[in-house]
Amino acid sequence: MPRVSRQQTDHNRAAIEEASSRLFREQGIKGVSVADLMGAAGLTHGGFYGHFESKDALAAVACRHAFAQSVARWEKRVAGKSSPAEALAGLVDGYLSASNRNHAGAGCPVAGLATDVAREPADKPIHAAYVSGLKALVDVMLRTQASGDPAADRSRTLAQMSTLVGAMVLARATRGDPISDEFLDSARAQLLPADSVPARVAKVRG
Amino acid sequence: MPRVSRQQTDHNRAAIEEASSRLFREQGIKGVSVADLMGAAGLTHGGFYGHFESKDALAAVACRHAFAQSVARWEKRVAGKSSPAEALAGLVDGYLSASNRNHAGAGCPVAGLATDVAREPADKPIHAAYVSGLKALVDVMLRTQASGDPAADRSRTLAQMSTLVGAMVLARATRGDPISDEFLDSARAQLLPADSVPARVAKVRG
DNA sequence: TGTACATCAGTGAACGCGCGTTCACTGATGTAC
DNA sequence: TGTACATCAGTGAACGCGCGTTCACTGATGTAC
Repeated sequence: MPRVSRQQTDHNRAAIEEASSRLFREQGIKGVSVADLMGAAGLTHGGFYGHFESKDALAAVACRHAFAQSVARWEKRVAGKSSPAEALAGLVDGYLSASNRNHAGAGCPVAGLATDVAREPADKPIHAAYVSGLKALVDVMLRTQASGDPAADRSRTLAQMSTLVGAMVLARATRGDPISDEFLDSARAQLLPADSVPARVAKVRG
Repeated sequence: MPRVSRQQTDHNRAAIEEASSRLFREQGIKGVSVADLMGAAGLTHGGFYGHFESKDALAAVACRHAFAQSVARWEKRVAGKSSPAEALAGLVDGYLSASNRNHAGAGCPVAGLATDVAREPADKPIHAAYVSGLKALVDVMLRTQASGDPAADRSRTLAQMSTLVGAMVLARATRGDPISDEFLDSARAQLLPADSVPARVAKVRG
């Protein structure tokens, strides 16, 4: 079976990145073993170090991977909206969904990886990947602000990002209790006070 | 050395709870071993199962312990304030401090344990401890609302709690980068828009 | 285009290590008289 | 109050297991002619 075509090699590497991007968000970096990751990619553990230098190195790659997906998703949600307010509504509705809460592996890496990143030693490569990905999402969200005052726009954006992430983190931690949905609904009401959309969209992911 | 007085036994058990309450928030449940916990309490690992049934059982106890401390701290911050707005300012300033960010082990368990709880299987005892502790903090915060409309007060409280927790989680994940302080400052500005206090208090803990 | 062979992606056994948990043992504590 | 002894909190070696990582090996791939 060994020695696989170059195309297959690239495909395998992509599968490892995809699987680890999902599993790290879902179970945490310490919650998944190298053998788990390789198994999820359809391979055995021994070949791992032919693709990556270490589990830590892969964690940074997987983090970048997850953020790239998220940035693309956010871009799509703000694109083509007729006003900044509508763009913000698009982001918020997409983010505060039951689906994003229930599928952390497919959901927002800001919420999914925050605690893991905070607990990793400062010199680990995942730190830079996380901060840079988060800043890219902040930049997208910044476009939904329209106060005219750049400093006020930025401050509002960071506070709104905090509300989104906090609501998601709390909704995930309290899943199964009625207060979980309440966090999502209340954050949405706070972020989109005057909007007319009647209920949360439950299918999209953050 | 073995067979220690009852008083010493109680003291040892309290030391294990205290150490694990701190270390679990700091490093996560999977990030600390039973031997680490016992060592931090000045004991060897073998005696652990004389005090607790399992590491999972201790996690629930440590979670309750951390929330009890936090509720007491929050009570103190809202007590004796002349208005709900001042009480809210007390909570927010106490929470969004660099000290709470830098010392997760002594800080807010809502932020410190959220991801761990979300990733634990639903039947683990820490879930009930977390949800019940969080609700106690929500109840304290509810007293800082004064719209007269109970439903609006509750919704606002949950959204504000989300903002606090999100800002703390993000500030911890981005520690070392200037954006970390920005999250704390922006959340504070959002939660206390009209206040006159010039700068964050940096000494108190959430 | 066909053949010969060097390359190297993936396999699976093995490495040392630390994990959660168990247990025989110890000896000071607490109690019964 | 003093003595004799049963109790049991803490110790440290040991359990099976899974971890991250290494490595000798395999055999299809890709290349040189």
